Formats: sequence, structure tokens, C-alpha cells
Amino acid sequence: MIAEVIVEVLNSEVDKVFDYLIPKDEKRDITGFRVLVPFGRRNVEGFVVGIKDRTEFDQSKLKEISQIFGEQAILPEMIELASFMQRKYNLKMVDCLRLFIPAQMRGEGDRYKRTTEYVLAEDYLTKLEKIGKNAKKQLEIVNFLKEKGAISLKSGFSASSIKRLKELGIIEEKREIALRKPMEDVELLQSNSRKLTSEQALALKKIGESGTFLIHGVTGSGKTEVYMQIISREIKRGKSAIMLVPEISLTPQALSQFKSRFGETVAILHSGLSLGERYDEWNRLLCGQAKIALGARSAIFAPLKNIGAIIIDEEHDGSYISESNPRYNTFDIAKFRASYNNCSLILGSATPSVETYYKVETGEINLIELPTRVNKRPLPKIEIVDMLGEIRAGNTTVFSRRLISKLEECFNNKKQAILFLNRRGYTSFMMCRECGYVAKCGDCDVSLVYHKSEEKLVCHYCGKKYKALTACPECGSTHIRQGAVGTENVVMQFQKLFPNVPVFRMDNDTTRTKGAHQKILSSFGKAKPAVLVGTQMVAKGHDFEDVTLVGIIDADQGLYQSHYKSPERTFALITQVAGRAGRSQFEGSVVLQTYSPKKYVYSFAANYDYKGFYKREINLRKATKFPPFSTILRVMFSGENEELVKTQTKQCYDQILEIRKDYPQDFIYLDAMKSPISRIKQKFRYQILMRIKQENVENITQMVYNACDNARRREVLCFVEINPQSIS
DNA sequence: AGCACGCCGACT
DNA sequence: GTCGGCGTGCTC
Repeated sequence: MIAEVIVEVLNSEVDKVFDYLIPKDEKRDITGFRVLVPFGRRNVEGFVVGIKDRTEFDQSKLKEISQIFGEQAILPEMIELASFMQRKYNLKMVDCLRLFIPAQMRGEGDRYKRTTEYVLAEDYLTKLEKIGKNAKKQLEIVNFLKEKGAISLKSGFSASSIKRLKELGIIEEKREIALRKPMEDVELLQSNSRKLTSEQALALKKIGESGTFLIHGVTGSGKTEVYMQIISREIKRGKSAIMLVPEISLTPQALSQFKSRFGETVAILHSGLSLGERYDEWNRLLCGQAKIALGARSAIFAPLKNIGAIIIDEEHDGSYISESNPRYNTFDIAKFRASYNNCSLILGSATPSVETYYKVETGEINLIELPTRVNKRPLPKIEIVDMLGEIRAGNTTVFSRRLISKLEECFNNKKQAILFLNRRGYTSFMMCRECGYVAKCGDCDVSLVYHKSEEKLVCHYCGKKYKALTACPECGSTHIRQGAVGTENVVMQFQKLFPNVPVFRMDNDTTRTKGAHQKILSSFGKAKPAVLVGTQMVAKGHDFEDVTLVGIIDADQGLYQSHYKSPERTFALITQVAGRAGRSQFEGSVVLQTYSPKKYVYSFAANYDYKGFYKREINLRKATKFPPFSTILRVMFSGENEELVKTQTKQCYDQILEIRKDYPQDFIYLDAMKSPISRIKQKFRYQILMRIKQENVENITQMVYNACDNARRREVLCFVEINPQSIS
């Protein structure tokens, strides 16, 4: 028999199926197995994607598979999924297959953690006399074993005595697989199945065994409880389930809720796990011990059979779109798996993405609404404050007078506040007032961000750090103008205003180490009064009863990016942070600071009017022919040699112009240019942007893929993005 | 990716 | 005459 093998040669153009002979003594169907094969003059790993008995290739030249890695087969579904992804996104088959297997599984053997124990050998009695007369310790061990059965190296007996007994054949080593249990130390919150409100119960009833559903529920409407009941319903039917949440929502609180409800049946997959932990969780899913996969984006690839439901919470979140190779949209994958398993796909959000809600209108998705909060409390009132008015009144701090008075009130009541600002560091850029010099990164085309706590200028694209400036390196002037404030700056200004209120900062810089996130949240939770300053990560995954005030320092921030999705992102973010206030019986309030209070996003957000916002947004998209009324394709080229990158962009662009000649009516827009950020990590970036009408996108996309593949040269990276999250 | 093959310039 | 530059193409 012959196996079709995809070989695993990293970053290479080798993306073909190679035929290999299956060793004669192999009786299993090895489809999906990982194998070691001779490739050229070396051995490489690969995946068996199919079995056949004939080959078009010269039979006599076929080589034989040299090793088969037994337990690590991937499901047939995954092979189909990989080829689906390959076609849809123009990816390498290997890159897709690799997603389905945890990284550390590469290579021989397994990565199980083992416990080593020692037990008495069966015939130990006959060997006892061999123990030396003075070896009291060894006798002690034997007696101990007679009683207890087993010891480990940590039992308090010396390793040398154990070693000697082993040599004598009196005791034997016993190695067993011990699964690591991530989150074992987390205190389990009591989470019993709660009685559903009539709305929740109706939602549960409406969700069938197949089809796509959108649960549109306001914050606090109890979506999570509905998800959990859907999952238990599927488990009871003997099915499995996948539940996805945005990476930053995967806080210990959220996890423990699932752990306590579902116990061992749930496996957690996320980036915070150690490689070993991830491996174990993955294996528990594969062998069927765990039936629920809970995790961020990549958990959509969980090795589960017989899936009954796939749930994507916070459906609108940008983290569901992979922006590094392999690039994919989680929704497409979920759709594929749902249809393969003939199961339901449930999306949930308080602020669905415009594209998703449009699918409700077209009938592609069934809508389920949860318009009321479980606790029947009103949503916190959002007040809009005009920051230009503050400047006119002589207030140049980041806090408006209204916010300050609300903060005072909040702290007087011994309550907590959250201040949200989606910009880390101290100041976004530094510019010389005399000559206009701006500190920039040497490897990237971006300004450096000043981080006061480490006294460094940091590049937020490549991470490179530079010495902080005291004077302009060009003209020596000490008049340095600072850019927009970041979280560090807010903390400092806050401390000046309220020296006695403890401040906690939560952003990328303070949560870099494992567990830091949790630590900050738990110390904040205990301090009253207190304030938590942070970037988007303060908006998700935690609930603090005593938070009664949320301040949005600079709501406009996201609107500066000229991206068609920025209004909806701003709307979602405001709704989400606002939802942090007034979770319990105390009334919450929100102060939203902006320089353009008249923007329509703010009035809709302040009224929690999603539908109004959606209507306005969808009309705009329709008029301007933006998604979902078109598809944006972006072809990126990057490399260290600018000339090469440029010529390749040109070559590809010329080919796309040819395509347009044949399909002029399908192109709404087409142009090639330097990327707005023209260099990152020493690599020059050029791009081709186009907007394609919906009717023929798939066809055009395939032709664009071909154009890219034809233009592809070494030294220049080239890839295509569909509806990119950012075009910088 | 690796590695061989192959076709032109400057060296023991 | 040969050593070696890296452009091109193959790996079942």
C-alpha cells in the first residue's frame, strides 16, 4: 500500500503530496498519522493524508516510511479542513495541519509528565538476604513498602538507598503517566445550573441541533448561563462541544466557572498554559476523557469528534481573525466544522459585528435576543463630556471636571472605579518643538513611545528599546512636546489628584509575566476604594461588585484609524467597558470623554442603541460599497531589499491589472502602494489593495492567489489578507 | 528549507 | 586548467 504524505519542511515551497510505501507489517489504517520519511538525503516528519494502492509516480523510486508515530493521528475531518483552508486562504497544507497538533508534539515520543514510583518486586523475599548488614535504611524502605505499597523519590528516603535496592532487584521502578491539571489551584466558584429566566429558556429552546444562531444579549443578560446549558444538553446527548472566547476574556474567574460546572469534562486551551499542560489538555480531548474544549481562537481546532455545538462568545472580537501565518477567520472554520459535524453554531455578543448582523437580515443566521438583564437593573448611565470644553475652561489634565467629581463621589462611598484608555506607555510620541524632530525606531517606520517607568523609548512594533530623550538629538533643544497620553501617564496624573487611593495598572506591560493579570485583578478586588487603569483588557472577563464608575479617558482613540470598522469597534468597546460598572445592586455610571462629542457613535453608544447604530452603519457600508457589500483583498509584500519588494509588487500588480481587464465590473477599487507603515523590523512593506464585488469574489480571489504565486520570489514574503483588520 | 546541479569569472 | 560564486530546480 502507498501513503500520501505531506512533508513538514518549514517555510518552504514544498507543498505537494508525496507518495511513500507503507511498511508491509503495518496493518492499521494510518491516515492522519504522523510519520518519519526519508526526504532527499534527510529524514523529515510528515502527515499521512491518504492511502491508495497505485501511484502515478515511478513505483521503483518510492521510498518506504521509516517510522510511524502511533498515538498521534489527526482526525479525517482535520485533513478535509486543512485542504479547505488551503483553498480558501491560499495557505500551505503543512501550515494548516500543524495547527491541529500542539507544537511540542513534534518529534519522537510523547511529552507526558510521568511519576516515578518504586514498588516491591514480586520475588523480593528471595533477594532480601542480599541487603548488607549495615544497610538499615534499605530494610526500613522494604518494611515501609510492605505496608504502603509504593514510594516515590520524594518520600524522604535517600536516593542512594533506593538505587541500591533497585540494583539488587528487590524493588522495581514503576512509571506512570500523570496528567498535569492546569487551574487545579484555582478556587472553584460555586456554579450550579441556575434557573433560567423566561427569555433565556426561550433562547435555549430556539437553538436547534443544527444551523447558525446569533444570541444578541445586552451585558448582564446571562448569555454565559445559556451557553453552559447548551453545552450540558449536548453532553447529555453524548456529544462534545467547543466554546471560544477572546484571549483576554480567559481569566481564571471565567475558567473556574466552567471547571466547577463541568469538572473533568472540560479541557482548557489557551496561550497561558505551559507547553506540557497544553499537550495534556489536548490529549484528554483526543482520547475522549474531556468533551468540552474551552479556549481562545485556536481551540476551534480541538481534536473532538461528534461535536454537538460550537459557541463563539463575543463574536465581534478582532482576536478571532488570525493575523499571522496561517491567516484564517475563525468563523469560516467554525462554519466548516459545524457543517461537517452537522451541529449548531452559536455566536454571542452584546454588539455583534455589522457583517454578522447583516447575515441575520439576509436570513443566513437565526437571531435570538436577550434584551433584559438578569438582575433587572438598568444599564449604567453614560455621560458624554466634551474635552475641548475642558481645555477652554483651562483644564489641561486628562480628567474632566465631571470625571473628577464622579471619582470623588465614588471614593467617598468606598467604591471602585475603572479608567479605560486604549494606549499604553506614557506618551505616544516625542517631538522637538524647535526643529520638529520625532524619535523614530531605526528598524520600523513608526514613532517611539515613551515609557516612563523604565525610562525608555519603546517601539510598539518590534519591541526595540532606546534611551529616553532629555534633549533633541538634532538641535539640542530641551523643548520636547509630548504626544497623546498613555496608561502610565494616567496613573501618574491620577496619583497627583488622589494620593491616597491605590492605583492598579493593567496593560501589556504589567501583565507580561504568567499570573500577573490575575494578581493585579485580585489585589484590585480587595482594595476599597481603588482604581484600575488599563487598556482593553480591563473591559473583559471580570466582574467586580464594587465598581460603580467607569471613565473612558479618550474614546476617540480608535476612530483615528481610518478603517471602515473603527466606528463599530468603538461602539463595542464603549459598551463593553461601560458594562463593568454597576454589576451588583449599586448603581453604576460611566463618563465618556471625547473631543468630538457630536459623533454619531457616541450618542448611539450612550443610549445602548445597537440597532440604531447598526442601521446607520449598514447604510453607510452599502453606499460606500464596503463589507459586507464587497470584500477587501490586500496583498502584502515584505522584505529587507526594498528594490526587490517593489519590483515584485509591480509584477503582481500588473497581473492583477490583467485580471481586471477580463472582469472590469468586479473591481470597485484597485491600487498598489507603500504600506502606511512602510517598514517593520527592517523589512520594507508594499501592498496592493482592492475591493471586489461580492458576486464573483471567490473566483477573483483565486486569480489573485495565482498572481501572487506567480510573482513569488525568494527573499520577499507575500501573502493575501481577506478583509484585513488593519491596513497599516 | 536543504542540497545538488550547472554555468561563468579569477586563482594555486 | 580548476575553485567557487549563487541562480534554478528537485525532493516520493
